[in-house]
Amino acid sequence: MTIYDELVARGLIAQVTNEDEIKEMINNGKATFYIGFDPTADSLHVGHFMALCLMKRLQMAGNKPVVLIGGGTAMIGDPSGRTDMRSMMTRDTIQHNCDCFKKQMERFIDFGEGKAIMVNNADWLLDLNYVDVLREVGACFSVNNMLRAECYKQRMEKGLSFLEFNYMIMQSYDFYYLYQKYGCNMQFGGNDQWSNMLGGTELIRRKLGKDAHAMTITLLLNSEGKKMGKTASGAVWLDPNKTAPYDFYQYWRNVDDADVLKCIRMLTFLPIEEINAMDGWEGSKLNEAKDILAYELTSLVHGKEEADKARASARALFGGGDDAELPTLTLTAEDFYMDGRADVPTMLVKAGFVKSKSEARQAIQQGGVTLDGEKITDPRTTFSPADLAEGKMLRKGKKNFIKVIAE
RNA sequence: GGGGGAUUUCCCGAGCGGCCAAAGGGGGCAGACUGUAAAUCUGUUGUCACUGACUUCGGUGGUCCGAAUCCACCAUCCCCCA
Repeated sequence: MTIYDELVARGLIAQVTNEDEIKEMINNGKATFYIGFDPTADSLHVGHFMALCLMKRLQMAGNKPVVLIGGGTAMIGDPSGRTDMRSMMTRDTIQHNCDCFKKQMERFIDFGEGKAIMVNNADWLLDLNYVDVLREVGACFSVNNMLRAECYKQRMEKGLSFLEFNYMIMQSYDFYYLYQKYGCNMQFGGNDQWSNMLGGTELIRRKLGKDAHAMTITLLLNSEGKKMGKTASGAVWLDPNKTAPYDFYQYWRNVDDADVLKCIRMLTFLPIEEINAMDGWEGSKLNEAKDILAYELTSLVHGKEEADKARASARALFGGGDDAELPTLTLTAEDFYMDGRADVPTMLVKAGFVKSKSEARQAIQQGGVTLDGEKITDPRTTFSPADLAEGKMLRKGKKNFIKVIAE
């Protein structure tokens, strides 16, 4: 199976400029392709993960990835898919984020000699001269066409600043620049980037009379049409300090039935045949697929060891075992402030399970809190250091566990 | 530059002087049912030393016994005209 066919089989490809030529290029390892990443946070998240996987797949097929960190474009802010303007970031923050990105990417992409390169568009964008740019590339863009682009349409209602309007031009310039400097002949990106990417191929055609290609990746949406990788408390990060491996594992372990196979197909490196075999799974059998998904992804992102730990913890907690590797909450002397005893709401707050003691009380009153399996019914229940010397398992709801131990 | 409108608790959105910690929906959390799923039903959703107290309705002052509600100024956003 060729790499292109595999991408299609996995449902990764959304739109392409010219299927036949792209197929020919990537199947034969002739593509030098770039994907841009906006350094808007100090860690990559699940949304970036697909792009990383795609790079890896293509790299394995002999193509050369160019990772473009949008240190320069981040100073403008992409209006695509946004209803309001991004807040502006300082140059220092952007630089810090770039550094963090690079560290995380090295895990997936081989940046060895001639294998892949990483560039930052701040290096060429920040020194551009306004009038020169207008004359050189501004002439190649039709405002009429730009306004018709989907990514601007929705912003036309609310208002679009001139600053953001220029994002497409900057991104197009990137492609133009990379084409000349590194022979980069293809761009990949999320499907929401389509119009920005076409801007680039168009610019290259007009300025150089050459063909460059663009291909977009299907956005990972759940069955309700929302972007995956988001939780109520924010994104699911790849940085273990921002999203613990166990939580990462749990995120995938808990996806909807309707989305499991799609996720396995798009995100894991399991052979297609193996995935197709899972297609008919239903009911509790499908539950096994979730375990596979969670394990595979955790192992890709955090390594096998962490994946094993996360899986073991999950199985112990939900399967009834007791040797789970739990996060621990250590109570210090000051937590035993009620005549030398500590109350449960304090523990719940310290564990991060609830935001306030009020919320903690409610959880207790509704019968959602247990300590070592015993239901706490009174919010005023307290424990002495001796009670907790050995450590007890505090649980809130079905899925929040922590081991509480007195110092 | 001129004219009009808006700003409410996580989000949307009611409220137009006391009965407002503020309707309704969404989301979140918990319980029941289950497969650590979905759907459904129930409860809950400002904070705290919680049968009570305290702090909220863009900001600052003011009127009033009493203000999310009235007045003044400021800020931000939107719309129309230029």
